Amino acid sequence: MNFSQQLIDWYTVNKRSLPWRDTKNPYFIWLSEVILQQTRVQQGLPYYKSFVKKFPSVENLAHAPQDEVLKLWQGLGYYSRARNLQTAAMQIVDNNSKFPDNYKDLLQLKGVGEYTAAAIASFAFGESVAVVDGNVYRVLSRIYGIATPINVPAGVKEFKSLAGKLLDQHDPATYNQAIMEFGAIQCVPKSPDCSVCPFQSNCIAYQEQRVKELPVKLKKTKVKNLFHHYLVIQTPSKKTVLHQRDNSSIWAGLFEFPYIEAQGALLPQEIIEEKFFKELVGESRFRESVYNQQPIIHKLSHRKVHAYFWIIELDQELNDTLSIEDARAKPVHVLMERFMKEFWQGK
DNA sequence: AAGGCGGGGCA
DNA sequence: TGCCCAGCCTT
Repeated sequence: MNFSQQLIDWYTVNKRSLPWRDTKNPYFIWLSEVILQQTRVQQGLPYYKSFVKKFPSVENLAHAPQDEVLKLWQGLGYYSRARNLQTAAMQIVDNNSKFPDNYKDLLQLKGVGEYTAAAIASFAFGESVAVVDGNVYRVLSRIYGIATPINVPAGVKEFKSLAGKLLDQHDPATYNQAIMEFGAIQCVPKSPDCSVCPFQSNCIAYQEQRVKELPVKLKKTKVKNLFHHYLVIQTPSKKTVLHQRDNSSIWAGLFEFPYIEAQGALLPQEIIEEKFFKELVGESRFRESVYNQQPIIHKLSHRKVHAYFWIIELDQELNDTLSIEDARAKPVHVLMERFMKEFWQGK
């Protein structure tokens, strides 16, 4: 028995009963697909029901006030989906209320991309076009042991091609439902229970114990911006203060000036009102000035640190200070070294 | 090609 | 608490 038939057999036994599976009405199917973009069935189900109830036809949706649509969408997230949904409803109504009945025409609807067009075309009109969503990437990459990243053009092409070949030409609707349902409830992203999987013996990932590694997704290392406002303490005897970083994050165990972490640039007023600043300076009177109006940008693989240096001249000594010479002897990170070298040159 | 868009589930 | 999820539109 081939893969597609096996999948359909599994689906027949294991499928959930969902309202949009009991209809061929393209409007309802479209509604469900848009609601389920980036959304779990469990979360989307009540929204589907309320939309069907409030807007039983595409005309109802097209003619509703936008606020009403958004209100119904409230809490579901990705709100442009709701606006696009209504825009598309208007597109359809403008076209004599003729619902697009094929993949190509469906793609013209606002908010309908390749996945959604394939889903509607196959479910409502029986068109032979394979859906490729996150479930499909996951299932195919594991069963076929494909390690091509799913989020690069070559990977997209490869998976689409395979999905097209596997599509059951006689019943594309059921096949498409089946592979996505399989991904949603059996071949789940994390810790799938392979002990009850019907594809154990022909799943390459399972056989080679690579289930955890697949699908491969290129991490676009999202760089996080950090804003560090370093407090460069200067006592009358030219002592300063360093703190040692803890061992759990970047620059573990290295020394640096104490700093305030913020969401961006800060005004002097904001600095001196910080609890951390007050605790550090204690009863001293001080004069503060910013050393660099433009932050020093320090890039790490996953962090972009915007470093501001505030020179705090105190009129009395503090505890736990150290001389510049001792400070220069401490292990510091590159950013700190750059600053210290420039700030204390010749001292 | 890359960034932005939101919630919930889960380790 | 922070990471992960993976469709579509915009730039």
